[in-house]
Amino acid sequence: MFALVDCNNFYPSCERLFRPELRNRPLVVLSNNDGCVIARSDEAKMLGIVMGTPAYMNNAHFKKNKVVVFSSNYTLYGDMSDRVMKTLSSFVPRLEIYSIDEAFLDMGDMVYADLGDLGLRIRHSVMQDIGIPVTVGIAATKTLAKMANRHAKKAHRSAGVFYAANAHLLDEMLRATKVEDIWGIGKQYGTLLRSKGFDTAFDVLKVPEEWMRTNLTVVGQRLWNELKGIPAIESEYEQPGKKNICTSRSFGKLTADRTIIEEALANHAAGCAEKLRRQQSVCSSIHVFLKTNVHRVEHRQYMPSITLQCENATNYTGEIIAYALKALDIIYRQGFLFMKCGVIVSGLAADNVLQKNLFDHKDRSQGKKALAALDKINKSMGEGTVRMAVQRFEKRYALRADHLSNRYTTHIDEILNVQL
DNA sequence: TCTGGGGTCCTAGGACCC
DNA sequence: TCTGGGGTCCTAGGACCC
Repeated sequence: MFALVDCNNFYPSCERLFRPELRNRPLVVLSNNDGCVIARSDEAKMLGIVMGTPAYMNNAHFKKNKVVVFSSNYTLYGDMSDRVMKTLSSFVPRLEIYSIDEAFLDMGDMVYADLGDLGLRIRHSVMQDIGIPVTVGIAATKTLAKMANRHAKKAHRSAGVFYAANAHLLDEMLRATKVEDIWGIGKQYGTLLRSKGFDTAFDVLKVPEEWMRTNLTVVGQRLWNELKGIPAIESEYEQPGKKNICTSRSFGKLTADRTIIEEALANHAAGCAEKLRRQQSVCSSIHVFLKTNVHRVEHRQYMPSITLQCENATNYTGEIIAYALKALDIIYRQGFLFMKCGVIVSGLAADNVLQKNLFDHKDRSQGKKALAALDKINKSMGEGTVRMAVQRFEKRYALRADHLSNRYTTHIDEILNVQL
């Protein structure tokens, strides 16, 4: 048995925790650069505000309905997430953190008199400890637990828990779930299944296993087994190291200025290097990409990218920046308005088994100490306090974040003030 | 004016090997 | 009419997720 615990409207719930007066107001959180709507409170959903729509298209709507708008505050959400996960981990020996606001609890063979009751206790504990509302779905496999969670939100909202405890309840859930709402079925596969006349999860059970394998690859075959109640998806209980690390951002506005792109790429490269060091990895290749704005159909488009192999696997800021700038040298062209650029590092390996190039005799021990010091300062004094020269200090491609809340729980000068 | 960012897994096909 | 057979590794691209 698995339980999937999912925080309700997580980002808005985090914001409300420190602004309780916003409890019944429609509230949205925007993506980086205040670009799109990426999270909505129930009230905002009821106003018909669509997920992923550009903020500027919604401005009139926001104004008319007094929607409260927030820029995303990942420092705050990340810290609240850690707290929620800590409470959840007290319920089971094995917890799989699936995303910032979701976790699978492996119930293994544990026997509870009533798992539904356990779900209610989980909900109550998280609300009491952290103040974030959660929904719990419980079923035989992870795919079914996901579905149970969704079903709880749709059909058993006030309880906030759905436990597929018997054939009858399982049936109710499968029939109520549309194919494209199954975990692992996206737009393409959803359309394919519907074209064959399969509309709900219940119908998918009637599809031959071979057909699923042929048309939806082994992923579809596993999903089909999971729907039948046969666990087919592995769990990761230790936080696995990332296999690729990406840092990318849109520029505040479109730019053709090469020096601005250099500066941004240097910062993204430094970001990748720091994430590498944090998980004690080195990378063996570096991919750099540039993008123009596809929405500007009247502009000439150019989306180059290139992958460079490292001479030696590395996590050194200076080296990774150098590769990124070399890559830019190769792919940059004048006369295009770029919207976004990024750096992806791949071929990750643990930095203690560093595979040394035969001809690499450079002593890196000094650099290592310097970077450790840099990480320490940046961690305690804020991101970007110490940086390499090319990263520059005055941000010329600064992101917009006009509605940012405080980092209430992680920065002492931003804590909540209470007037008595 | 303004359209996010960061991941995973799978498959097909090419390079290369014996 | 005829061009071996069987592998591995790597990469690009497509599907999906939050």
